[in-house]
Amino acid sequence: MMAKPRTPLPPAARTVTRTNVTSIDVARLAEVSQSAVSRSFTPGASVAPETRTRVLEAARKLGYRPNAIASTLSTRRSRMIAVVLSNLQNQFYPVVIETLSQRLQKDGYHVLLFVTQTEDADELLVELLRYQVDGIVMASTHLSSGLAQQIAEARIPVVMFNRTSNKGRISTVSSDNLGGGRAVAHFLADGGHQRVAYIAGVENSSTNHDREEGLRAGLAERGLRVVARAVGDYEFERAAVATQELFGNLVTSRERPDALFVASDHMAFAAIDTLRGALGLRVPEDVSVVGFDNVPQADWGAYRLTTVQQDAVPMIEATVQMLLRQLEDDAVTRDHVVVPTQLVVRSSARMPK
Amino acid sequence: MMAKPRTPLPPAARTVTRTNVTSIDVARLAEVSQSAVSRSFTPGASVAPETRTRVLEAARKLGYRPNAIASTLSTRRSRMIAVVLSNLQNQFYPVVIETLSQRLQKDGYHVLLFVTQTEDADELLVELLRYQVDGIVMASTHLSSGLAQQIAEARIPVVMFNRTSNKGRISTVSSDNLGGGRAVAHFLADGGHQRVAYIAGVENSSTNHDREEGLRAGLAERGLRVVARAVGDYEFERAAVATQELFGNLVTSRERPDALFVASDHMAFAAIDTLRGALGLRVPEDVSVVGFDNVPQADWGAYRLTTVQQDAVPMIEATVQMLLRQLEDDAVTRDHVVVPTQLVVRSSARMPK
DNA sequence: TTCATTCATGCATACGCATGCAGTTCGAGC
DNA sequence: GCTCGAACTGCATGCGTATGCATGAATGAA
Repeated sequence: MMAKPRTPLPPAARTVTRTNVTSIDVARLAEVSQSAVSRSFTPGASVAPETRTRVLEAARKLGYRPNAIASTLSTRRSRMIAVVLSNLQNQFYPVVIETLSQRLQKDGYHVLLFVTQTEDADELLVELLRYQVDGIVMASTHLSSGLAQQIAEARIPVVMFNRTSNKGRISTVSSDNLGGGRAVAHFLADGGHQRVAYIAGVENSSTNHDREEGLRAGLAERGLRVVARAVGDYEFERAAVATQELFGNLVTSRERPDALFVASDHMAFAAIDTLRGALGLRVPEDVSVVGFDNVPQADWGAYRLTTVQQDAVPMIEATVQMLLRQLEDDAVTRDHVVVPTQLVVRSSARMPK
Repeated sequence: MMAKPRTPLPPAARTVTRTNVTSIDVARLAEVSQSAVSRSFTPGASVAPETRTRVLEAARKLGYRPNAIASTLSTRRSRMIAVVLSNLQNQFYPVVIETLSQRLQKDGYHVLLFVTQTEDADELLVELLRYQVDGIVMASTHLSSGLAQQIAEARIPVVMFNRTSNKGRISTVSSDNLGGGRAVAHFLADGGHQRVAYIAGVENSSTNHDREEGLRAGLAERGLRVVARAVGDYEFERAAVATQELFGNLVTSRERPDALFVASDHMAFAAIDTLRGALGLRVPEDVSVVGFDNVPQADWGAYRLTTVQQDAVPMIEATVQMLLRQLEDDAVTRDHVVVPTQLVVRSSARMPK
């Protein structure tokens, strides 16, 4: 069968009429081989300058653009990075997408985006892997250790962004949530607050865990503790409900918390609205509110939110560096970068004297 | 050369060690041909049920996932949709990304994301085209007619989302900006406002043009006109400056506008902050403010912004339908969908009696 | 002038999947 | 028992680019 030579069949007449100019067409026009065309588009390849010129000229005439898919198949590099995220309502993430996307574009990479509602992204990822992405950024999303294992075996670099679970097996980039929480604790204690309450994000998320731990530790250092706690799951509506839970029955009580640390700015806005609106309390005169993230809205006049800055730019730079290094070395490593946080004092919380 | 048979060279020993399971591996294990494997993963293909079962079992054992890139090369369908957008600061767009991405995922498509600062996306698009995307969504981004032509020739469906320039050659989905502007005009006129000012978005954008036209037309119908105008370019900071320009010298003057229509909510927040803060005016008692978009923040307690709802969900549904239809028919058509808008009355503007 | 190098080029093939075509099997219908 | 068609299956090839290898040309060294 194999040996039996037969006249090659003509290519199947496809109905698809997308007229794609290929490197062969360019080669024909430039009177060179297809290889020469390919090399002309590969930086550093061995081509005579005049050949390259001729090829580029022919390419221009024909409107030729190298087919990235074919190139991927051949090189096993797609120059696509998968970005998985949930929770775009939180304004921190649009900033992340924007910055990350532009940063990767600068290095010739493109973003294949996945948005998920659920925290568990396993199913999505399996789909993503089919696209031969060169790397993966998981932003506030969970990854089962089973799949993490699989990805590691496939030698695809992964970075968990703003999430440090699976810390053992996967690279992570996060901000200093612990330090941030502690700074808030000290700030509130120094401001003379006695009754600090906390609204948590998603319970099993590392960001929530660390922020809360930092708060507790910092308060303990000043002889204080968290007097009340409710869960907001990083969502606006739930944070409003949580605020009601914490303050609803205590508006006129001496037991009412005099400070509220909220695990994200996004939730803090809901808390402030609820305090001022339904509960009729003043911020910061009756209750001090401190958030976390420093999203653009924290600076808006109506809130002027005191918060912990989580600086997206260095976080993203670290993420990209991590990915690129691994891509260049063709080696998968594990790293953990923690970007410093900083308290940004505005006017939603009473200040220390 | 072609005819001269030589012992086939062994495949080049690549250093890349990504162990990719291929359909051939699966075929070997299942003791069928590679074709059978391919067909087992193609819905509707001709395979015996038991063959398919055996193949799927083998695939499961090996952890096989069809390579989407190879499949793309073969079928000329990538199942990727390019989404180009700028201006993620405006909270309308995160909502769009989230909804659009999930909607496309539902139909097995994936989003290749491009974020651009500039309005002109030509360069980016050329890059995108290399990835053989099946369709393109341009969200608030401009496309030169030259490139539009090229894309049309390549028979790639394009939808301009929330932008209606190039209307002749390209499909568009937008909301009824004209009607929205007019509704605002009537609402303000009915509320007894006499001096209406306007803060414009990007001057040459169709959204700005239509919203302003609607406003002017609506006011004219009530014997009014726009008494002052400044440009905010759809940006927060510039809108704050624009507000200063409009009101700065007139705070105590009778000439001061008593109503302000702002071309986007995002800018309206800046306007309200500036009015209340630096200018010491009350909203809505001194000045009524109306926005456009109805982003989530418009409902926040501190603003309670009266605005025009631009409903992302039907807009996206229309966009996706348009794309999918064209993909199925393998034909490029031109359509223009205008989704109705609706005034959402909150409390940033004085109400008609 | 001659030979060793370097540089440029083309040939052939691989990358992994989809699919037209031809061949095989099997059952229904007569 | 025979014919015919439907249902499967495998073979061979194409999709467009990248690249190892061999060859040829040009350059420099001795």
